[in-house]
Amino acid sequence: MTQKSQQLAATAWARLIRAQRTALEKVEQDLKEEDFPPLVWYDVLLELERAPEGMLRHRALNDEMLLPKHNLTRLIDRMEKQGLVCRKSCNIDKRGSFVCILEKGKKLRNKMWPVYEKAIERHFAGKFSSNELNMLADLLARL
Amino acid sequence: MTQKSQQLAATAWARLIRAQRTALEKVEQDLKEEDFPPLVWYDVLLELERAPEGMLRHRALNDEMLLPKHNLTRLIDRMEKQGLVCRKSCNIDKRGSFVCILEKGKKLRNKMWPVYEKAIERHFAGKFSSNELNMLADLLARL
DNA sequence: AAGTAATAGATGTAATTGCAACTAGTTTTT
DNA sequence: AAAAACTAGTTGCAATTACATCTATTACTT
Repeated sequence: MTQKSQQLAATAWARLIRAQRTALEKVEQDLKEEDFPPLVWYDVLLELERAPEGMLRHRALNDEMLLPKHNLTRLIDRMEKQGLVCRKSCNIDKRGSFVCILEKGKKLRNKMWPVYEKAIERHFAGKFSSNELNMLADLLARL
Repeated sequence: MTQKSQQLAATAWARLIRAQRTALEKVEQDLKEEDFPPLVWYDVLLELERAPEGMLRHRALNDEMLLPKHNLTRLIDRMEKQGLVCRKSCNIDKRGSFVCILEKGKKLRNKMWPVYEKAIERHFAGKFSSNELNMLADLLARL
């Protein structure tokens, strides 16, 4: 590890942290301005919608989202309270439970998407050529 | 905006969010395992140490760190309580205040750095060639 | 110079997150 | 088959963060 490569590593690292934080903040801001809930909510809804029958084990959802489990419990609590998702008990494993997306949840996700998409374009993708986006995606995939 | 480029944008975006979150979490974990405070503390200390005379206006520090201001107030409260930094009133602008790094703060930063450096290498930089790191840094600089 | 607007930073309070412990159920070991 | 170890998900409580508001001071306007 030379002095120089060490320097390079630190710079790239700082950029990564900073770039993501900045872009994410702006995107979240755009969503908030339209009175939409935060991005994690969108992520949950998306994962559920993609899953067969619109439902996933709490655990499986947890693995997709990068959240500590207790944290997800409460996120689902809130979303359930809003009527976006619901829990179903699991017959196979009585400890566990499923989380299912409801109509209202699907509708919300659909309304959020165009805003989200535009925000991604504006604050992130728009700043790169498609070549660069590909490169970036490939590089980041290693982490 | 074609369907395909839209898809690409979404993928790259997801990777950015995910990659940063994953890597950051691991690095924070490494620090925590050595009983060090979270990364923001390090950042504050570093900014202060770099600043002339080891002090910065609250505002200036705030601009460097990407934090809401009320949030920084409390972060400094905590760090002050640990004797790492202190506040000094500002003569030029009596509303404002300076934040200064103390000996203990410098020492802490010095002890943290090797651990932090190793963690960056392990969870981030080590996964790329130096060419790639350069590319990544350049690309991310646009955000 | 008086009045209004803007800025620096702090504070009260609510929402969210993190951590440890807990309950209930399942799997493994002996 | 009983005991021990493990897993799924929840809950209590403390720490942190967000949001709105407040105070003191400075800058702008007329």
